[in-house]
Amino acid sequence: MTVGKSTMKTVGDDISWKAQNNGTIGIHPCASCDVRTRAVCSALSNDELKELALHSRHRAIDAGETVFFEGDPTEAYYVVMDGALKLYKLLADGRRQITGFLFKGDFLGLAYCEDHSFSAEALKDSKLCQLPKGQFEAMADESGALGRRLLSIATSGVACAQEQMLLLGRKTAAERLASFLLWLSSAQGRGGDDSADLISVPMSRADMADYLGLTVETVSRTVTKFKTGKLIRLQAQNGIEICDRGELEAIAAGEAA
Amino acid sequence: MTVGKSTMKTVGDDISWKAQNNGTIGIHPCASCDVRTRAVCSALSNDELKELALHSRHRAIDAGETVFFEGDPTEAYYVVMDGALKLYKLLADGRRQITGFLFKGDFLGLAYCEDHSFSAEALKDSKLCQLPKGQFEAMADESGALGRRLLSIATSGVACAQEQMLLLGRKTAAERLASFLLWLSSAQGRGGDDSADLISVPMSRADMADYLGLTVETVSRTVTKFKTGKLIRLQAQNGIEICDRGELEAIAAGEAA
DNA sequence: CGTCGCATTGACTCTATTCAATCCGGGTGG
DNA sequence: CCACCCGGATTGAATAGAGTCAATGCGACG
Repeated sequence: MTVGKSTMKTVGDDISWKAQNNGTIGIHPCASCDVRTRAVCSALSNDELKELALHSRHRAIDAGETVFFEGDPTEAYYVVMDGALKLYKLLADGRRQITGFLFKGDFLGLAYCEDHSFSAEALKDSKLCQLPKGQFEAMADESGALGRRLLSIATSGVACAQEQMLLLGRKTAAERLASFLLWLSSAQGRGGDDSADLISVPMSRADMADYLGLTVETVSRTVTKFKTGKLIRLQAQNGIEICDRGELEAIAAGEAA
Repeated sequence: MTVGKSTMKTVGDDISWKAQNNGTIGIHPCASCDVRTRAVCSALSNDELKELALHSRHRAIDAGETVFFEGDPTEAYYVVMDGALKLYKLLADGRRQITGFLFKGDFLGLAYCEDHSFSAEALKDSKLCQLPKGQFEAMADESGALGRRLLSIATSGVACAQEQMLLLGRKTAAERLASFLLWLSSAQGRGGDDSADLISVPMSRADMADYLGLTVETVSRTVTKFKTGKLIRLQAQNGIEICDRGELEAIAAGEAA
C-alpha cells in the first residue's frame, strides 16, 4: 500500500481583490465566492471573513488527485468550492472503505485532529479553498458562531455515519443501493426545490461499491435489477433517473416484499 | 417494532450538597462526582459547574431500560456516571445496528439536534447525570471551553464511526471480533496504565453481533475459534483474557495469513 | 431439581464474492 | 474515416463465508 505525501499545484495568491464593493460586504475576495453563504464561512462576520481570506489559498485538484492521505499531519482545512471528493480508509491489503463523498459547499477536515484519519481524493476536477489549520482554529476559538457551526457539521457527520453503519451492518445489496441513490438525490436537491429525480453520479461503480461495502459486480447487478424493474433509468453522462421513488424508498427502509 | 416513549424513575433532587468545601472547588454537588475530571464537565469553571448542577438530575437506569428512543425529541444531554449503555438504530423489520457503546465518563447526546437519531439503552444498571437541553446549550454558547470540548467529542465520534464503517464494510468476521476485543481493551485501559489484558464484556453475544454486523452464531463460532487458537481465554463473569495481543492486532488490521 | 435465557455447536442454505469472459464507449493513430 | 485499444461496466458460472434453522449445552436462579 503506497501512502505518500500529497503534492499538488497551488493556484496560489491570485485571489481576486477586485470584487465589487457594495457597501455592506466590503472589499474582500470572498465577496464573489458562490458557496460563501452555504459553507462554514457563513458563520463568520465580514471582518473575520476578510481576515481569514488573507490566509486562504485556492487549490485546483484534478480528477483522481489526492488532497491528503490518511496519516498525514493536518495542515489545513478546506471548503469544497466546486467538484466532488471521496474520503476513504484502507486496510493493509488494499481493501478500501469510502466513508463519505463531499460536494460543493462541504467542509473537509476534522477539527483539532493532529493527523488525518482518512484520505481525500477528487472524483472530478475540483476547486478547494484551503484554510490554514492554526489560523482557522484560532478563529474558531474566538468566534462562538464558527465554533458552533463546526460543532453542527461534526454532529451531522456523526448522525450520517451512524446511518451508514446501519446500511453497512444490516442492509442487503438492494437496500444499500436504493439508500445510496436516494441520498445522492437529496444531496443534489440541496439548493434546488427538493430532491432531484435526475441525478448525476460522479463516482465509478468501484467507488459506489467501496462506499456500500459491496463489490463492483454486485453493484452492477443490482443496478441492472433496478433498471429491469423500472425503478430507475440510466441516462447519458453517468446520469440516473429515478422512476419509482416510492418503491426505492420502501426498499431503502427495508420494507420491501 | 415498538417505539414508545421512555419512562424512567428520576432519582431526582437528592443531589448531595454536603461535599466538602476545600476552598477552591467550593460547595457544590459535583465536587464528589468521580467522573467530573474526565467528562465534559471538566471544560467548565467552578461557577459554571455550580450553575449547571442546579439544573442537573441524577437518573438510575436498570439494565435493559431505555434512556430514550430514536425519534424522541431531545430534552436533555447526559453524562454516564457509572455503568454502560448501547446506542442503536432499527430497521422496520427489527434488524438492529448498534452504533456504539458508552461507558463511565462518556457523553450521551448529539449537540443541537431536535430529535434523537438513535436509541439508548442500559447494558447493566447505570447512573446518568441528566443535563437539560436548553440549559446546557446556553452554557455551550457562552463557554468557549465547553463548545470546544463538545466539538472534540463530536470529532472523535466521527473518526470512530469511520473506523467502524471500515470494519462493517470490509472486514471479515474474525477481523471484526479482533478489532472489537482490542477496542474494548483500550476503552477499559482508560484510567489505568494502558490497555488491559483482562477485559470485562458487559454486552451479550447478540449485542456484539449487532455491533459488528454479524449474527450471534457467527460471533460465537469466532470466539470459539479464537479460544481454540489460544488467542483469548474465557473467564468467569463475562471476562475475556487476551492471550496473544500481537496476533489479534495483526488479524484486526487485516494482516493475518 | 427443574426451568429459563443465553451461548454453543451442527447441518444446510443463500447472498454476495470470486474468477473469468464479454460488452461498450471514447479516444487515438494509421 | 475507421480499426484498434483501453478502462470501466456488465454478465455468467462456480465458490465461499456468513446466515438460517434447529438441537444441545450450560449456568444462574427460584
